[in-house]
Amino acid sequence: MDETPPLRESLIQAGIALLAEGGTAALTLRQAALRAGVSHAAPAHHFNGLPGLLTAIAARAFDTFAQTLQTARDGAGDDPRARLQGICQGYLTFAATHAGLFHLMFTAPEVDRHDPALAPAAAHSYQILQEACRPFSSHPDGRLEVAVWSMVHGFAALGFSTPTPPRPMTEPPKFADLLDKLLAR
Amino acid sequence: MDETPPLRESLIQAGIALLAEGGTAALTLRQAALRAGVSHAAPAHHFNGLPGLLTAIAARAFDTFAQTLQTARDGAGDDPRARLQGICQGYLTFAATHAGLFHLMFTAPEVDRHDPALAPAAAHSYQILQEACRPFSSHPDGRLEVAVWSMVHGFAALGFSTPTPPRPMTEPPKFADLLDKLLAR
DNA sequence: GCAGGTCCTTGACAGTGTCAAGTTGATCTG
DNA sequence: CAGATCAACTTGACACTGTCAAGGACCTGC
Repeated sequence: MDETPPLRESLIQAGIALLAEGGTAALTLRQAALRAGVSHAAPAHHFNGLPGLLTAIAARAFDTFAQTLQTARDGAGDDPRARLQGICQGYLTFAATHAGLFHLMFTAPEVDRHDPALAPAAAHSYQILQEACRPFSSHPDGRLEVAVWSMVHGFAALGFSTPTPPRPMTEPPKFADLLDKLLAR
Repeated sequence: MDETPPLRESLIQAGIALLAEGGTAALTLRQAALRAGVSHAAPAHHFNGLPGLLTAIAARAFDTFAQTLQTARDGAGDDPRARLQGICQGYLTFAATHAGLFHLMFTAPEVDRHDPALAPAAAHSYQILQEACRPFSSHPDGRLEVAVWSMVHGFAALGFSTPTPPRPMTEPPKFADLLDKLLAR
């Protein structure tokens, strides 16, 4: 049926490994091909150039991202607020643990965000957060979801959740306290 | 006194132009040198390689960013809430208008964020937002500032303020409404 | 006049993405 | 079963990138 070619899968895995080890700069087509044990031009037959590989990796990352969010949510119990807190914590943990993938998913300019494999995966991630926001939402235009999503994403992107702080403060506040301000009332 | 060499300035300007025209991929040392009318290796004498040029451009961008925030704040009148709204609007406008610079400033991995020219400029931008949050802050740990900063940054980074939406919704809410939720009570 | 140093050029190198052409091997066709 | 077809992959080349070493031009101070 939808059997993915083994080399395509190997290249994606090699790319993820390269990204985790050496960051964005280390993720090249030729290195991925070398790791997969094929010639330097082989990836062109499975991806549309380097942007294609990056897009495929980002799509894969969105899948595991969605799983991370779900796991964090389900492990947080039954209280709606705890579930939303869990999702946000999963969001921040993923961003800190997989910084390379996180950068690829959201901000790398080479990734085609309209790719038919990536867009649904990204939408699914959003849907998980959206559902968890519903018990607290008072307006129908989704402003609370956007507020929560923006805040947790900005918190992660600005590095407030990472241990190495390039920031003008000693100790950043906990995200949970920030979220409480949004959910109050 | 601190006269910057003219070529260094020309290279920065060339880099900014390249970034605005062709995005991150178009910003190369050799193209910047070509625009400045010098040989391809000349930039190495003014910047520590490509990361050095990118860092210098990011530092310059933070300066104009801070000016943008101040201008937006001062044009919003005397009401503290309007001033904070103005700053956030300036933040979003800058991100949408100078997408390349915005990406460089906050998320490009080549930029050295501990650079002695960049770090103060970035801290100054934060200080402007911090001051505007003070009238609303109830906790001393700066959690409101971080909440506002995270939310406006995430809102911009996720593209809610740009006209081309790769998002699973028809019309995103206004950021002003999101901010009201944070400032309420 | 001339040593020293800054600024820049020239030339080279390894590495990158991408394309064209050729090879191989399996699968389908008559 | 022989031959055509076609996708997967290799080989080789090209332009482009950042970086480095060596050298040249030009000014400054002595």
